[in-house]
Amino acid sequence: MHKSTQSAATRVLENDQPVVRRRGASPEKTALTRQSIVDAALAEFLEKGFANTTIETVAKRAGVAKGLIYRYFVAKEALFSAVVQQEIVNAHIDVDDAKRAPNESVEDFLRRTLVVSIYAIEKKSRADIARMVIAEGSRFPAIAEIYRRDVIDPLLQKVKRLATAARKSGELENDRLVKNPYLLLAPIWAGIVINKFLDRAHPVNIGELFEMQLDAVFAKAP
Amino acid sequence: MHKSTQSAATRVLENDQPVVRRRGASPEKTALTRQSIVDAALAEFLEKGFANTTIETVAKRAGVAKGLIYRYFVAKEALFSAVVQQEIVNAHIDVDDAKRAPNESVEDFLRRTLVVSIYAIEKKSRADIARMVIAEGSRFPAIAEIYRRDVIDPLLQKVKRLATAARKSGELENDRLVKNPYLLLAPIWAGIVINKFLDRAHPVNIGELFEMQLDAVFAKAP
Amino acid sequence: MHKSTQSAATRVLENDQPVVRRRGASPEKTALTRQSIVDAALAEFLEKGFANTTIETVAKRAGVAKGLIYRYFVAKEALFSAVVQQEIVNAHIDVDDAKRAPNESVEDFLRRTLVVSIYAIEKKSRADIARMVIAEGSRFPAIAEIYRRDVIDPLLQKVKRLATAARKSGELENDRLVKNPYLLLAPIWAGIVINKFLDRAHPVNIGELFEMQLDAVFAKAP
Amino acid sequence: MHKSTQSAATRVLENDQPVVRRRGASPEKTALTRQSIVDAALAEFLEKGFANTTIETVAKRAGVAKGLIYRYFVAKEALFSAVVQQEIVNAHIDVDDAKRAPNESVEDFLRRTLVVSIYAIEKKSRADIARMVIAEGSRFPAIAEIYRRDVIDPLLQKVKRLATAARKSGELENDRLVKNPYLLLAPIWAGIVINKFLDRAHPVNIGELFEMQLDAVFAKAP
DNA sequence: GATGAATGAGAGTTCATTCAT
DNA sequence: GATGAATGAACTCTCATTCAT
Repeated sequence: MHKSTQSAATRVLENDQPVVRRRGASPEKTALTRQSIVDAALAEFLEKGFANTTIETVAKRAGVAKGLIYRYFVAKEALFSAVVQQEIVNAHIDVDDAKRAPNESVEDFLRRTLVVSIYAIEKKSRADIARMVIAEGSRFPAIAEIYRRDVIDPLLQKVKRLATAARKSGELENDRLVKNPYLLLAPIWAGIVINKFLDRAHPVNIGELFEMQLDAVFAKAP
Repeated sequence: MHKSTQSAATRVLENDQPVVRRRGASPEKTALTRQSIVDAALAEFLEKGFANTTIETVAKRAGVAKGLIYRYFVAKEALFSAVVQQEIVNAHIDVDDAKRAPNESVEDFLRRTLVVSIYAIEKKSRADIARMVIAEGSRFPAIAEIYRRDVIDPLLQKVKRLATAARKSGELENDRLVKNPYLLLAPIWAGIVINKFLDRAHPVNIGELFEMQLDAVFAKAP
Repeated sequence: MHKSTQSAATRVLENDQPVVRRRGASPEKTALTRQSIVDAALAEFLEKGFANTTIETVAKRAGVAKGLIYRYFVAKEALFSAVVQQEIVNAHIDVDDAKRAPNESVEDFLRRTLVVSIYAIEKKSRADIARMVIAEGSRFPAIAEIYRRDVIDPLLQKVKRLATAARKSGELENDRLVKNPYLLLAPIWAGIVINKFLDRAHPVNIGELFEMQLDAVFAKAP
Repeated sequence: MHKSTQSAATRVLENDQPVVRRRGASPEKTALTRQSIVDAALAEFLEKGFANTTIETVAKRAGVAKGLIYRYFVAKEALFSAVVQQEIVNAHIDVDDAKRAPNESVEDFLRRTLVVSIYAIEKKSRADIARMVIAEGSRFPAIAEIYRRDVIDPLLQKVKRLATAARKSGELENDRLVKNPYLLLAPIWAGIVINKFLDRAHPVNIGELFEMQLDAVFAKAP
């Protein structure tokens, strides 16, 4: 029942200057207000899901009048989409083959980049966004689509490219990962689901699980 | 105006005996009515999710009056819980070590049982129930808990036992699976999430993915 | 500011039996409730027009909960349409040539029927309905259309037929009325407009005006 | 996103001088701005009626900020009244007995003046203003009153004066028109109502109808 | 004067739940 | 047990009006 911890009316800017919102125009203020709304909405949507979030609560949390939200977003759906789309950028998991060092093995490269990313995945946003997309995706196909396009597909492509390289260099002894890059990534989605929906009390360590997967997939002959 | 194709008043039981509901009490009729409601509710919840399902629609689909639902379930939440709990039993995936043949390897046993189960996982209910639990789980912790207790935990235990046996017999060269049975099961959850929420247009073949996982986890030295 | 003079909860039936509405089904009660709503809505719409009438006020006036109105009418528009359509039947002005006595002149027939009708036109509903159709017609084309089809057109046709007969019998000395039956009816619309919209303080006597029109149109050579 | 085709900032006056609105006060600019608002409001009110017109749309159409409208008009109602009152002057229908030629009959004079006016009545504003007054008059008694005072009454008086003259000269054979000048004018209101509200698809030719009325009222003995 | 972001009081509509029959 | 009319709280969305800039 704890409500609005920090209202937009006294938001703190990056320079730590508290800013009191007043009437009257000003581009910065507009941006600020919009951000207050999106922040508040993100928090509410994460806490309660789409259907159980009310515009009134979002407004209160943002320190803003109910009607104002409709100046920025035509409808609750639009607000939701905007929130998720804005956050999706934070969900990127980066493993660009181009950044691999000349003599570095694919496995080493993945350990150096992806594993690190994944250990950090539950530090706030990334997993939460995934959770939100998963929970509301079937009622917001557009959002699921964006998530797929901006997060999943790029990751799949990169894994595929790395797998191809590893196969060529002999690092991989079979084509499994080239054919189905999800093989490597499955523990990520599985982990998110387990931890966020199914067994919050006994969470899986996603990073650890992923390393095991890496071990198994890149299993060297002894 | 009547939408329901099959009203509770003339439901057909499994033994193909059409049953006409009559006035007056009777234990069988009560059970029958209850079942109509649960069936209808399950269908609605699967189609539209909890928030977007109305009691009125459920009643109509069950061929029953709105008020009657409240004789069986105190509230919409209770109906939802009851529905999911009842269905969770169908979500069982069975791989009991006891059924393994004397000389059968664990890997062979898993291929014979689990893989088959998993190929069938998307044939109706199982994956759908998982989807429902995932989608509404954070708002119905009790349900998530039941799912964990009745579906996930038993499966984890069985995999653990099998892994232990495989380790002992030398079939497995390391302790990974013993320590973290999710390693084997990750593709199942990942697959459900991908197929049901994130990329319905390009579904993963969960069975295939799972077989690859089995290959990787039980990788034999060449 | 005078509100709800007679609530539906204590409506008086034709047999003067006050009826208290209670929960629970019953066809008569349903019809009664529906009528309460329509009556209340008619009154409100007449008093304030469509846009300024609120569902809440209608409900209060009908002695009914706001939400109940939506069981009977999908939307405010539907309520309005239903109200007007129901009332339009009362707007009929009957002058059927078939009822003219064998030797009766058209003019005498009109004096005997139409003039009487018109003197009564402002006794409650007829003129009020016309006023409502006029005031809201441009935003509810469907209603204007119904009014035209059910009230105006039939009247025009009947006048035309009578005019034709009068022309044939020599009662009319020219084709004006045959060609344009509105010539006879103009004072009706004009009168309604004047009295209801433009000059409520000094109303025209529509019946008298109409008689003069009859005199002028059927002017006998002296 | 800008809808307005011609913003107030560059309005073209009647003398075809484009005028650029600048910062700072100036009587002409004020008048100009006011006019932009009134023009825009008139158009909007005509298109959508009072209730469905928003200040925001008017502002946009006038090329002016929403708040500025409140510098000129205290409230939406005031704007509406001002608009209609200003336009009412255009609704005048002129037939001044003083302009009648010495030997000209009243009927001829009316044909020469009023009939011409009336044929022009549907060319834009006049009928539209009447329509607006009719549609909103019951909610804006002040406006209806002004319309009566400035448009209807003068016209009635002039007709009465002409009728009296015609009676005196023997041109009229009875007192009908003297007693009730609406007799002559009825087709105008009737026509407007028919054409604007009731049967837009099959409009009456108001001028023609009026001429017939003139024929009937001034019917000469053959 | 001019701007348009911000306000906030409703309005229409939905729906879980109740209860007289 | 069974019915579905009735309730009323809650929700989304609109818009006249205000006011800091």
